[in-house]
Amino acid sequence: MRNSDNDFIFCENCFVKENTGFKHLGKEQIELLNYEKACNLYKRGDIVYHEGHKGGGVYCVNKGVLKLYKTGIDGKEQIIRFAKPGDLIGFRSVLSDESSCTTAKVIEDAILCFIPSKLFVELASKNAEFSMHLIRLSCKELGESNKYILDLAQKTLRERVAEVLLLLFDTFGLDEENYIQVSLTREEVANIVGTATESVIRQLSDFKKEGSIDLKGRRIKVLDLEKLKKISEIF
Amino acid sequence: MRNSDNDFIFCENCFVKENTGFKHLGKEQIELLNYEKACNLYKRGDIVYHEGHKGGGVYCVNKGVLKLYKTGIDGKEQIIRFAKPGDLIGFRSVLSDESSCTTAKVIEDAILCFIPSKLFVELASKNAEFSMHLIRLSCKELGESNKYILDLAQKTLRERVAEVLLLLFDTFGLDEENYIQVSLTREEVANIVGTATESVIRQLSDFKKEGSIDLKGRRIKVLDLEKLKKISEIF
DNA sequence: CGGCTCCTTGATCAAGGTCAAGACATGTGG
DNA sequence: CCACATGTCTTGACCTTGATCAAGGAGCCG
Repeated sequence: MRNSDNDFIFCENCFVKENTGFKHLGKEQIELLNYEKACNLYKRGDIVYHEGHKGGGVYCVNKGVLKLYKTGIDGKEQIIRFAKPGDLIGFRSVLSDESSCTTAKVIEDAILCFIPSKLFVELASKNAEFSMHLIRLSCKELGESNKYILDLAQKTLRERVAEVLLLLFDTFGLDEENYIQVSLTREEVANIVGTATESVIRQLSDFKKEGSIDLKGRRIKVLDLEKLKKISEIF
Repeated sequence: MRNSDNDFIFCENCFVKENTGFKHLGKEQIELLNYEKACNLYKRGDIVYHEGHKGGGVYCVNKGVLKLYKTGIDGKEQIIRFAKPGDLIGFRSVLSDESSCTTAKVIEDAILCFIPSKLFVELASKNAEFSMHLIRLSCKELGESNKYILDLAQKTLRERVAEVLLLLFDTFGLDEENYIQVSLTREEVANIVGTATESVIRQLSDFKKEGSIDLKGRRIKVLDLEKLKKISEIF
């Protein structure tokens, strides 16, 4: 897992910088960040941090995909969100000084840069633009989480599955064959929707019968985006 | 509704200041706030702001209780959280520069101080302690919303009702007769739990039969806190 | 060729949503 | 003070959604 030297990334030239709040840092702060951070390679299945632990820092995703989930009854996961290049993970617990509310697990091999809490908080409190960026980030996530509370409380399974397909489409985009560019097990899809694996399978095959999507193993092709939108956007 | 002059509150002496991030403001900033803010009296049933609108500002609750909810299918409300004296509402949309994700409605007559967006953002970006307080606040709320996603996805009705009773207990405390100090309709309780009114009623009367709570109109008395905790804390 | 893991389908069942009706409390105007 | 209307609460009956259990199929790897 540890592979720092090979995968070292220079913040100065890092291509994800523009998407992250780090673009607001000054030259000196970038140098400090570059010096103190640690870049590592993670393989599919690796756990970056565990729910309930104090993280000690924040990770910037340079490459790969992760799922952030909470663990519930009988160890059943509830996926809260995904992280991909340019995303920051672990900042919630660092900034609120609580223990982590999710577990972060690698879905596609990833390179993550670790930034110690102390440095991160220091950067935030000394750079107003950076801290405002972080505020916007957490407020945005809060809005999304609140939306999902409504969905879970009021939408049917069918509506939520359609919505999750749109979420995956928006988050990961399409490959050259128009399949959604992410490989999730049916169980993982169920853990986003908040339902049983079998129920997701049934709903997906319904959508396939109806001509809204096509299925090829784990790959999902969206055939009728508008129809899915209509199904999911009931209010 | 407008009653500014009667209810004017001086930020300098405001008793809720210690609970809010405003304690981090300097003398000059407090004066500015005092000068620009507008205090108003709101009656039960008044809507302070609507979901989907750009707020134009933030409200500081000096007195009273509000519910913040999203509107779903057939106008059914999903209550996201409550606000009471010392709480700030509307900051999420102001800070993320999005439209409001909830509607704020007064449950108990309230006095609210309105702070225009421009001033609020300025205070946040010029005062590191204040902005760090806001970051902590939104990150904390994010943690709570994420927890509720898991609950809605995995817990049974019974478990969620018990949990909501504990939430109400924690938020509003007890009156001299040990009843939870808030008056909610059964429908409102259902809109926190995320279920039908009838289901909440049935579950409450089950809890009463089991000796966990007592009911007197809308008032709820907690008889066996530990039992409720055990029911709700299944993981 | 086993032995995995994951996917799929069918059958069954219970949790909880929906509908309907009546009880109760409160407020209003005559 | 009564008659009536309105809103909330409660209970019963019914039915749908989706969870659970069980079994077999498909794909992959050593």
